[in-house]
Amino acid sequence: MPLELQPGALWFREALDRAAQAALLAEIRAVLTEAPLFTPTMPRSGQPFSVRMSNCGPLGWVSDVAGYRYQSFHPETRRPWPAMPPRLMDLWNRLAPEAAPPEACLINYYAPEARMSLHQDRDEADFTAPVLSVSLGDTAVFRVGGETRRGPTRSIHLASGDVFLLSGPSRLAFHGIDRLLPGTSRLVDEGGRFNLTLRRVTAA
DNA sequence: CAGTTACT
DNA sequence: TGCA
Repeated sequence: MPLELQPGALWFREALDRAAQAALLAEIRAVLTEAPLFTPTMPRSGQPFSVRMSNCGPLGWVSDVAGYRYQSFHPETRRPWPAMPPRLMDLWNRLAPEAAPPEACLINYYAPEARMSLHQDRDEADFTAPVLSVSLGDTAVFRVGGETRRGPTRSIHLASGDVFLLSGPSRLAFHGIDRLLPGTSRLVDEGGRFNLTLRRVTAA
């Protein structure tokens, strides 16, 4: 049973047990050998993000001086993104049974000092499907608010194995990661946190 | 345009 | 927490 922080913002604590987390992380490691983490940059300014990224699935989210977009290939290797692990498709089918299949899984790696400022996920053509995110590794201080940048926000601690869904009236909610709590998980050998974000990109 | 950072 |  999820905790509904606000309409459409669903927190599934410990949705994945330790064994499932380890199995999923191994699959993500395999993806990263084919599609290595890269450092995205901000449009126009070229400022690097503190998180590093990769993707799996037919489409991947990238950001560079030209802007934000989804594309079918890795920006450095120019090769297609690896397939999405079936276990992620299964998770989507369980938690978002009404939605069309996910097309993108963005893999964000947070080193201990990495952060993600408050933003919306709005580069998709269809906002009817939810955004599903899986936390692996160190606990993160996650902030979520409403559809405008100003306005009240709440913050919660997302731990390894937690799943968070932004759906319905919260699909365009502003959200971000204030900081990690280093050393809170031993799942990731090198420390830090992997966040997997599943999205439907094109209209169903 | 922006998932940025700095400062209060 | 909110603003530039």
